[in-house]
Amino acid sequence: MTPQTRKKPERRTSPLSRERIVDAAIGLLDTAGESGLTFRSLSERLATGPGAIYWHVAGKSELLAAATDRVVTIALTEGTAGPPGGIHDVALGLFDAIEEHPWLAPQLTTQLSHNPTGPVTTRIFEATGRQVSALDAPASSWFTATSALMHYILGAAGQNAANLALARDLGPEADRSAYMDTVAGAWKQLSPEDYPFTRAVADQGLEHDDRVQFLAGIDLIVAGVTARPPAAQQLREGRARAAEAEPPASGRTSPR
Amino acid sequence: MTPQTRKKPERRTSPLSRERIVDAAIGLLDTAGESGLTFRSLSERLATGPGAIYWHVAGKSELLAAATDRVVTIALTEGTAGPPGGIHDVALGLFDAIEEHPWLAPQLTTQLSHNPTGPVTTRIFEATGRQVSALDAPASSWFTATSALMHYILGAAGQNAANLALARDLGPEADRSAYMDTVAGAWKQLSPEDYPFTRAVADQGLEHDDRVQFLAGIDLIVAGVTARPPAAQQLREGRARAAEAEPPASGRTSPR
DNA sequence: CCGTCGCTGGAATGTCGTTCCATGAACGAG
DNA sequence: CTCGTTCATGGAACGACATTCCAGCGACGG
Repeated sequence: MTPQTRKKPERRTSPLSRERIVDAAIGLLDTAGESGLTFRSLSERLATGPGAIYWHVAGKSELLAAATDRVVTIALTEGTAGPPGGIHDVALGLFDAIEEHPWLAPQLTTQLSHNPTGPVTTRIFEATGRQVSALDAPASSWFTATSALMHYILGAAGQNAANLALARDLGPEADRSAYMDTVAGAWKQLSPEDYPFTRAVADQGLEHDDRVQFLAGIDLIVAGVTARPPAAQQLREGRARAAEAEPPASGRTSPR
Repeated sequence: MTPQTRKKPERRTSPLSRERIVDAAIGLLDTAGESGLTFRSLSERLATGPGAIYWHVAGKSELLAAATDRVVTIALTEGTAGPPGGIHDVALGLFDAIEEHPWLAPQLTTQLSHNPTGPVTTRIFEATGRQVSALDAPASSWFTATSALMHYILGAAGQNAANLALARDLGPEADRSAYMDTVAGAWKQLSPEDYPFTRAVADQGLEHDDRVQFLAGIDLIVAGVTARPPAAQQLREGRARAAEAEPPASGRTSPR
């Protein structure tokens, strides 16, 4: 599968390399979107044929995985400078990476699902969890806290990137503020009977600064991690509630 | 586009209807996976040709949106029975729906991104937020809390569904417990220097009950929503921290 | 000087979403 | 009862895609 004899990388000067292919793929994804990455367009950009690419890359999914891995690794390693506010650094690093590469969010959820033990997933989990373990919280809550943070970061950052893309569609000079007002306006049109909450939120206005909004969510989860006294007890309560929430039907996987 | 004259639904007895098409699509997705839904396979199952389907449905994306909407609506309306533990009901309703329909998780993130004001997104936001507003928390934190919960629910439930699918690949009799042990085993193989946190989490063992694990995350976020005293102040701190976290480079969208 | 092997790129294959069109079934008008 | 119009059907055709195949290239070891 993989080219075995990569022993001396300087055998030639301008060959097609896996790195060059991944670079071109990232550029194509950034400029033309997810659907813009084609083996044809990639061939054209690299001035070669589709067949040549397959010598270095197994297929499209592996190419996407490699591109995702590259971008995530960069985003995670460059932001680890400042000593305080560790979680904010990791979160904003991913937030900015997803904003620059909107295709990243769907790709990351795909990686999470199809390959949970893969390098991308593990890297994000490790980077997030390391900041969690620096918090004042019992180790028994680490996994739960890291999961919550990771899913929020990925989901909210993806949402933000999507909002930006839609804001651009709204008009050339429209920024996120204008788009958020559009969303709030759409929410106010909803039926008061069926959507009281959404209308109430729209009435009080949506935060216009994306990073402030994003970090507010991070801080909210962090508050949940640190502020609660008995973490182990909480988990026991959760177990009891889960059992109680499933009274009669259907033998699922859980009722151990 | 849409068939206007749907006035009298009983004009004929066994016609191709949008409902029948969506039903068949859901069945196909459940049994054959995301890639199993094809207009050809759908035609075959409905004993017709591809062209006929396009009379009722605009295209594949609309078909997927309709299928997603159907499943989400059912999941959200049936679990709204019990009076207490409202968030758990909503969360478990979505959790179970995603577990039964593993294709739902990717579809939901797609809906969230491509159509944030669409019915699916709004429905989930409303259902989640209604339970948030019942909590003891200031209204200014509602949006943030609802976002955090929604992204966690979708992400964690999708992760769980993916784990189940991978556990089935592990062997016919393997359940989630066996798979979680496999993951923990893989994590223990990681480099102690690069992945100290992940190894530490693996050492203390992973919760085997999926619902308990899931609800622990819900409770953690809920604790963050309720337990912190000054929500408005927190947001102001977040704004200050955001400004401080971006000292030198690159004019982004936020630094207003 | 020649054969081999890593590597290339263009052609070919099969499947997909989508469009087109010839046909049929119901129904109101004459 | 008959005909034209409308709604609806389904099979065939089209273009784009990922992937595979294969005939060749160039450099290096013999």
